[in-house]
Amino acid sequence: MKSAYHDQLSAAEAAIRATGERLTQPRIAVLACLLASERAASHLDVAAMLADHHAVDRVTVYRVLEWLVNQGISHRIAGDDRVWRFMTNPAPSSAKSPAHGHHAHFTCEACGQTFCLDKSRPKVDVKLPKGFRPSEIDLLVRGRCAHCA
Amino acid sequence: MKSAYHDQLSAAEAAIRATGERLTQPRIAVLACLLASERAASHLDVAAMLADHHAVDRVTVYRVLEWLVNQGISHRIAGDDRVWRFMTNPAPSSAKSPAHGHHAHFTCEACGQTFCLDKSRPKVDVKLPKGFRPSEIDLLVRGRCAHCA
DNA sequence: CGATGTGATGCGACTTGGTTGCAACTGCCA
DNA sequence: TGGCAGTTGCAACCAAGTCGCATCACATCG
Repeated sequence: MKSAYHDQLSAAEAAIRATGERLTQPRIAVLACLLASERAASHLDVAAMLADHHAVDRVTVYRVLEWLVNQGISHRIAGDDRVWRFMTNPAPSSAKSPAHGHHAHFTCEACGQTFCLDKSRPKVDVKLPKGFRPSEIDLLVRGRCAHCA
Repeated sequence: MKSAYHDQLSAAEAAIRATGERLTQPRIAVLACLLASERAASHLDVAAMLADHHAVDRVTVYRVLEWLVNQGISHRIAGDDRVWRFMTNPAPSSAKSPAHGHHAHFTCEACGQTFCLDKSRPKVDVKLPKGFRPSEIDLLVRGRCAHCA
């Protein structure tokens, strides 16, 4: 059975190569997992997916995930269960808002899954107190997903 | 030295009494801490503040904090350091928006403190995928606070 | 005002997501 | 192909948060 994971291997490799950093097996495998996942994946999700294909140490998964965030390839989301979830950034290609970047996510209270809402660019209008300077805005919508409604 | 904590003791007592639930020392003490705090307080912040006045067990702090959230007196915020922070709700008085309640917070990347932005009711406009039903919206702004700017 | 029962507290042990230190290994460049 | 910096894997560790249970204290009732 050909999985979404395998379909993403070459894309993952290309993205990592584009960073100019080292191209290693764990990095390719972890990134392919993220790319293959519809929703935000916890380190555990990644480790589980990887177990079937290319076993990677728990710690390495953490480190690679952090590395991907630092490279701007993916971002982390703080969920309600105090578990980090990770997701690849949609369009790392061209001049995106460097500061004021904002992500929007939806967490289902029933199944716990987290989805990305970045497609329909949400509008946010906040007024900050004097002297406060924003760099990033995160939006988290809680509720019920289509499947659990 | 008369602290903000002492000033809030009676307010805390009143709020707890209003719930109809049991009025206990730890509940009063923890809530007074929250009321006295400008910013969102972690369980550790609370425990530290309490150590000077009325020592309360670590576990009890957790439980009281959770109880306060369930009572609608305070709410919890997921920070970037995967530590819950707590803050009393501004106006528990009258008909609050039951669904679609939303909180807005500001986290300073330098000092790590979290402030509440609910005063200047932020406007949020998100479009959810078909079938998704929202119940709550959380807004988290990251950046630098006036003090660390 | 003192007895009583429910439910909160305190304490210890435990779980778990995540981190650190270090030795072994591997991708890259010469 | 050799060398080395950077990465991996392993084991031990840390801290936030939870669980079970015996004890205590708040409110009610006699």
